[in-house]
Amino acid sequence: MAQALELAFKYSMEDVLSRLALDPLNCVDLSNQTVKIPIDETIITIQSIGTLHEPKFMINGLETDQQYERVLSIFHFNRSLERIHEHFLGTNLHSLFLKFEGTPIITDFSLYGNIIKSIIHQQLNLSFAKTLTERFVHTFGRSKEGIWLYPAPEIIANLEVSTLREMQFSTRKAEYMIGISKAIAEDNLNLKALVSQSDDFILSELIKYRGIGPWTAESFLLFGLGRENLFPLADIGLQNSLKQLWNLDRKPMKSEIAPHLDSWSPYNSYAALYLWRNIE
DNA sequence: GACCAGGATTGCT
DNA sequence: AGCAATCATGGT
Repeated sequence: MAQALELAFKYSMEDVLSRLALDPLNCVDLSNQTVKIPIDETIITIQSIGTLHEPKFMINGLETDQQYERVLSIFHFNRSLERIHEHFLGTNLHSLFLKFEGTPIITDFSLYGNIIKSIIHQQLNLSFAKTLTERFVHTFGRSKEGIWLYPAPEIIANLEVSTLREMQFSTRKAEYMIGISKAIAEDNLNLKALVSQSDDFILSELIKYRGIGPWTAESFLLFGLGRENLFPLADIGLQNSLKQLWNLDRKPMKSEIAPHLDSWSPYNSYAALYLWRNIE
């Protein structure tokens, strides 16, 4: 079943695809402006056939209305960027919003995958983190129609620390990943059930688990759930991006960034996203 | 061969 | 409450 879609606001699918292509686990074809994504057990293909000013898409592989809603939700096809763009033109980030106009938040395809990926990325340079993530999914996940899916939490819950150590994960990180996978597998932690809760509730709930700190919890809200008002102050990438933007000779302290959050609110997630985009 | 990396935890004042 | 040490290893 093929479904056509047109948007009534500027939307840069070109930017989305190039950003998705940064992760080798994603299935992006830049020459055809196409991406394949997994929605549960179904593979959906989204092709861009429009422009920034007149975004149009062809969506193939849909089997149910729920899957269509998931696609809308993942790509935020149903959330206009107009008001957000207007908001930032009146801030000190206006140059970034002109440069990356139409860039939306894209949420991860799997909530569990989001948590695992964040833990792997903690405190590691991006290229090594990418290597580890790819190795993890290729070893424990499965491939379907050319797409790599994160493993079920049950699989990771039953691993030994030593198995992950051999794959160059640190002992601590292996403990974090196995521990959180166990909590999810045993249903002590239900990620999907968090969707209806407030940001603050979700933060406090996730931080209870060993291995999930503020940065990982905020990242879950931003890239797992697509929440709009997160700015992970601990993030080195954001600090470096602001250093460059503000022409500093050092990274800004958290206390120097914090005062700006009010002027970016309630869209701090977009401030973060566009700052990341500016150094990628 | 330092020092840093899309942090978090632990232990010490 | 707030700091320093610790973690593993690839990049630069």
